Amino acid sequence: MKPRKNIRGDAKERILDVSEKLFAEGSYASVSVRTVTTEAKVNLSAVNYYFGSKQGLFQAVYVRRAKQMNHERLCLLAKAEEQSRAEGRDVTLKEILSAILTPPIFWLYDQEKGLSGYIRFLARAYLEEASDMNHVLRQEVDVFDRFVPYLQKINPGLSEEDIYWDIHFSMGTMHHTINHLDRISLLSHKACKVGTREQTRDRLVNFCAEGFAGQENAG
Amino acid sequence: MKPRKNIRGDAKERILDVSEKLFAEGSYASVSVRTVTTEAKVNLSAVNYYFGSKQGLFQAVYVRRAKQMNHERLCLLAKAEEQSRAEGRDVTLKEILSAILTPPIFWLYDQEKGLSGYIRFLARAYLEEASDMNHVLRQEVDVFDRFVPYLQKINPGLSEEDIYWDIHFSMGTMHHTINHLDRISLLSHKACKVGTREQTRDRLVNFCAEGFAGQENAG
DNA sequence: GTCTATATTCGGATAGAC
DNA sequence: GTCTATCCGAATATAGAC
Repeated sequence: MKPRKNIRGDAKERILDVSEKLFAEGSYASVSVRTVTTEAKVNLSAVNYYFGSKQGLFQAVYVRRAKQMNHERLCLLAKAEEQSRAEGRDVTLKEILSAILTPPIFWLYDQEKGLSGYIRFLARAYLEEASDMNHVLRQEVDVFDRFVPYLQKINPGLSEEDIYWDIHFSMGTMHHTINHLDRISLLSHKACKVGTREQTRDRLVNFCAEGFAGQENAG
Repeated sequence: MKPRKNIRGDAKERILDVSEKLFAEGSYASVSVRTVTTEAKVNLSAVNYYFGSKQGLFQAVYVRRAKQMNHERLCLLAKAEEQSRAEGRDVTLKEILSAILTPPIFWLYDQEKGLSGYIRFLARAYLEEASDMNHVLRQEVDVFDRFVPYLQKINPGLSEEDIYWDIHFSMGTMHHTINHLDRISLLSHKACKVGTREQTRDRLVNFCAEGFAGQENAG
């Protein structure tokens, strides 16, 4: 049915794989279609054939895995809710933050399925005003609305504004980690070791969980 | 002595002003020398004449204000130390974090001296592997070594690694705020108001100050 | 669906007059 | 120091053969 010229997946998927990697490493404008097609071992015109344009390719890289990460987040939230109910207690702040932060951090460590490339691509896409990524942003961010009620229940002293600021700061720690994990050893004079994905996630969750309490004490 | 063709500063400064703004808004590759020179109302070849190349221009934008921000940080640190000594107490965690975070946040709000453009330029430069900005990063980050001893004294339970991770996370909250302050209202469904520079700074400092305690409680 | 060839625009950099 | 003119490479995109 589908034509297969190459054992390693068809051309379209190969283009997406390579683009994901290259867009993760450099900005939209710095990555040329020629580099993509050369590295993917397809013809130059293949990008236009499959995706219409360079922007179409960029969007397609996003769309391919767009739903999965937020799905994983909501699954973790459901699990935490289930477990807390079984133990007759409320969901904890760290469980909520862990549901939000675990998927991107675990993806960052993935070496097989290309998820590492995608999460770095996504962090960069937040800064690209080319390529109509604003409505994409919207979709990514809306998922947080699902977590806000839990956060409000856990800490009733926080206003809705407080909570969104805290989410904003938490996203900042996560994005910065995604963008600079490979340099963190260097920048800290080798004081920081890049540990397992669980260790990195735990550091992140611990930092953000305490931060959420900080706004309450503020004037 | 110096030739002045235009009342609004000489050509070289005008090029730097425009470049700072454009590099703040888009990636290195997405900004063309032609756009710069057109907007700066200078001849196309002026960039090569003054800065040798596009990369030279990029570096020059950085160098122009490179020392000033870290100078301001160290001044704030000195002031905090002086005041705490006068009051017979130790320097507080929030004073240290405020010394680190106040300059970039206040610059972000600046509308007159182009400091807002520079700080956004700098946040972007962290993600550009073009333009040999790695040694530049080094210089920016080394200033934090001056703050580490204070942080260790304030919280002896933290290892050097803990502290550098906390600084890393704090930088993340700051960079994210620099990159997205103008969108924060939109992304929070208008729950978040962009307040004064002091309010933003205080939210940031409060969040990070609590986060520093988080690592201690971790396993 | 994949290839070659090419149209067309844009980018960085330079030469040389003034 | 500033200008015009231009070189040359690289980029996106498309036309059309197979």
